[in-house]
Amino acid sequence: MAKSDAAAAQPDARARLTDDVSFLLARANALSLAAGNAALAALGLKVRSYSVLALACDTAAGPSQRELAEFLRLDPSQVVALVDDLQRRGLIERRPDPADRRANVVVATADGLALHERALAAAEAAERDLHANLSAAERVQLADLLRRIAFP
Amino acid sequence: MAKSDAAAAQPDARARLTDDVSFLLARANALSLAAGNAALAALGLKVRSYSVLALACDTAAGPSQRELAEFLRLDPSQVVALVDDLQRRGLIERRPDPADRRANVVVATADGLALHERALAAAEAAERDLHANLSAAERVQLADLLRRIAFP
DNA sequence: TATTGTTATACTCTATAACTATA
DNA sequence: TATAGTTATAGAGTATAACAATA
Repeated sequence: MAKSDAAAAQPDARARLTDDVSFLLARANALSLAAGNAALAALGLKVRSYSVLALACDTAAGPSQRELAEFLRLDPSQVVALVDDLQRRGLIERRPDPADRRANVVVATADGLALHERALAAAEAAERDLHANLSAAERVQLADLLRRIAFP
Repeated sequence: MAKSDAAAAQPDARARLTDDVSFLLARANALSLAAGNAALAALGLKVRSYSVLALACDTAAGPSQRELAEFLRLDPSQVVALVDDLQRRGLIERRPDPADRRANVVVATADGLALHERALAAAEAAERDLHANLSAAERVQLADLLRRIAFP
């Protein structure tokens, strides 16, 4: 079964992988996640908790934990821990949903809103750095294309 | 999840997040990873091990483990386990690099090349599904934009 | 019966440090 | 001294099932 010839005859897998959207997605996300977590660390946040906080800042009647789980593609049981942590720090509150007593609605406190402002600035700075090789128009276009994959 | 009237009236964090390339990257990658792992499961592979196998199929003189780690953004210690598994299954081999006796060169066996063919087809089918909302030209463009983030 | 939030648990993945053999 | 591979281990992230309260 020795067959170095066939191996040499193969097209270049490295070149193929760098054309593979899934691979590029994974690598770009790894860089983005690392940069985001680093930028948010000074505020005691990670990309995950920042996302929950951002969504809790959405409206006065914030999202339910179920909605958070769906939007962030997390298991509901993971959302519990994230919300616990942010609530313990006084950044968000669980409020019983008057329309459905099973559900909690997650809303930001004043402290949460204030921290979100700073976190947003930090996250945007990290993102600017990550997208240094893209023009503003290209960033918009990238967001458009990604959105069609992320929300099919 | 539908936006309420209240959400439309105020600055909308949900809308802001869906314009955020980092968030879209994370969500698109989560979908891509899940679809890829599901498509490769029947072959006993995951996206990770598939990537290592693909790179080992690259050339007769394959990549070193260090190169695999850098390219896939993994710690060298994680590559050990991936290479161990593929080697145990007879899909790749470690060969001492004649130019540097510290280094191993990872090359695919005949079985590895054969499995890679099937895995490539499965991965491409999953990707076609994931990119159903994109034209061929848009897929190429997305790959270009992602490459400039993934390989700065 | 089905769903929301919760707990518990097991599993995978990730990050770090230390060790060896080579350079 | 520095680097390639390896080992060990702790921590983070993920997936699953089960339960109480409510729909």
